[in-house]
Amino acid sequence: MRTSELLFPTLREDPADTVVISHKLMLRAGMIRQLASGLYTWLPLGLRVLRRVENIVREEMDRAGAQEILMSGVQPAELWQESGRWQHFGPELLRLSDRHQRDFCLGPTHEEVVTDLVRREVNSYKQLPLNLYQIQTKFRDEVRPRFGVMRSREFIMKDAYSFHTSAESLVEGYQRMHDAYCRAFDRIGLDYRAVLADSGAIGGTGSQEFHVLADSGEDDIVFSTESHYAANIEKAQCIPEGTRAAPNEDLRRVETPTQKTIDALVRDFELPVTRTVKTLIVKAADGLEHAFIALIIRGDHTLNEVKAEHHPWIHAPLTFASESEVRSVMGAGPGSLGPLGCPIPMIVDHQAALCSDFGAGANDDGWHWFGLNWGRDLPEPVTDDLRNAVEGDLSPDGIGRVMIRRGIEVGHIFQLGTKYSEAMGAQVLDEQGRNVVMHMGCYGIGITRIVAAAIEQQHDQRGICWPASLAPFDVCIVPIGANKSPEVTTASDALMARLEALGFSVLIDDRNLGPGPRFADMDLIGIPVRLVMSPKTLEADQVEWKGRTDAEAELIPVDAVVARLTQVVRAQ
RNA sequence: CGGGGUAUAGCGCAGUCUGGUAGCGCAUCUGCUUUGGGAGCAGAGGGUCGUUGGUUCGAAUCCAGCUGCCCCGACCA
Repeated sequence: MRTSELLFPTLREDPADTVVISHKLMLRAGMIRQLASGLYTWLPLGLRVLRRVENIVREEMDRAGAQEILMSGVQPAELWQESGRWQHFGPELLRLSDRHQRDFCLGPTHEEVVTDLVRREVNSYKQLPLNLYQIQTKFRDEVRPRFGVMRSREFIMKDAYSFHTSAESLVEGYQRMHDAYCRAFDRIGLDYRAVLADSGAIGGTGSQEFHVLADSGEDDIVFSTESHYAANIEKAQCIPEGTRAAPNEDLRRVETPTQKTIDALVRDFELPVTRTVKTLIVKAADGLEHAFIALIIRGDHTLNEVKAEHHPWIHAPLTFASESEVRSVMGAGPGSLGPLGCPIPMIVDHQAALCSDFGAGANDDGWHWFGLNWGRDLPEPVTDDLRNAVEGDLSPDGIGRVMIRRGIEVGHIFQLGTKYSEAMGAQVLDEQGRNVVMHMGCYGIGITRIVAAAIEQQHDQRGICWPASLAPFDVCIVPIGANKSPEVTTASDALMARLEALGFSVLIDDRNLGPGPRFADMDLIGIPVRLVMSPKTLEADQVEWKGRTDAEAELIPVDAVVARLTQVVRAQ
């Protein structure tokens, strides 16, 4: 390919309104252009990268025995009503109607469609297990699209769905997908982690997310320093540490007219933050005696909403009481709440339950209790794991302590079980001729997001540094001094033809520009290898070789290029 | 959904406070020169100033509505 014929509008200046580096570089490199909030057009260079990601994923899915299909992006409402998700999905589901006023949605995922297909076409256990996948455009009307293609509304996803006669078979299929994901991410060259995840509203028994580690990630990943334990912070268990010290202080009521926050309390009363607790009021699950539940966590901890939501006493989705509700239930406003005299059921975080001689609101505006102790001033608490892990906590597997890093979720695998097959009547006959409900798994990879994630991980001041597996071209050729010496053009064209004949993808920068802007553009778009040909190098039958991340270029014989390039491209 | 910002040439911006009919850099086009890290000279093209309405002799500028886009928040006791 010749740059003189390629649409790649590079930008010299930083575009406005970009906050993450991948978004900025994708715009500058002419890979994408924004069409509307969360919607992008992929230009030739960007599309080449996207296709490479797709192809790696496709090869690994095929290798794992999955079969590619293609389902419609527009889906009839009836299927979603059958699974119950027409009601439960929020405004994220873009609904529309056709000319006959029939309801449809733009598919954010395809469980319903694939389950419908399989219940019609698969009738016997002999046809299982079966894994179907597609690489397709999805639409989710995100609350706030941002970060370019990292959180866009329209995006390309590889989604696979497996069907099994038993839970055991599902576990096998799930493990097979796990391994295929690892192979794909290894080949792409990402620094990633498979982490335990919350299986969320989808339910099911097992779920893992694959995260690319990057500071710009939107999720917190909890790791052990000593073991292989890794989990999404939503899921990471917190193991209480230490034992509760015996009471040492007398209970006392202290006037705190201006201390409405833990910070203020700690600052003004020289109370260690680990001897404070905060009290949060949330809506109780339907059908309980009380309308609200108090949650108590240590002052320096934060509530884990996913854990809280899973508690049988607590309403899902988690809903905080409004200020007026807090006031009417507790008799005091936020900032003065506490466990002593609390009129509603309390759930206390494990670690908060180990506090002694602690301070908390008195349920009376402007007053706190200090020197509180469980079992003395308060009943022994009902406890649960309610908080987010923090760095330095004991690792949940008991080995080492935890660190927390940011991650970009690029894959998610689920054991769905029978949620959809049950709701939609997807059954087969087993060996005994009995109807059995199929067990299902689903497995997603964010193709477009991987492109951004790879850039987040591999770039420098000059631009993108593509891994060889994703680069839009394997190599670029920059001829210099072609106007003076026609031989430069002849020789670089010949080299391009030779490399292309061997299957390499080659970009030749034949634009009538000085070397500066061409070098800068080739660096920006991140081609792994740059070959420079000039009258000087040709005289010695040489070419200048520079890897994208090499500090210096070096001269090598023209005849050595093929061998060296083969090494680089195959080394991925 | 709440709060904030912003909208002027392809891109990045100034001009708005103090109303008088639009400018800078890059990019683009033409010609000549120029080829080892974002070239030089000379010339040229390109904007109903997001949109609707209002105030005014006169609006990019003042006022109101609408829309787009961006940011922050939606863990607070």
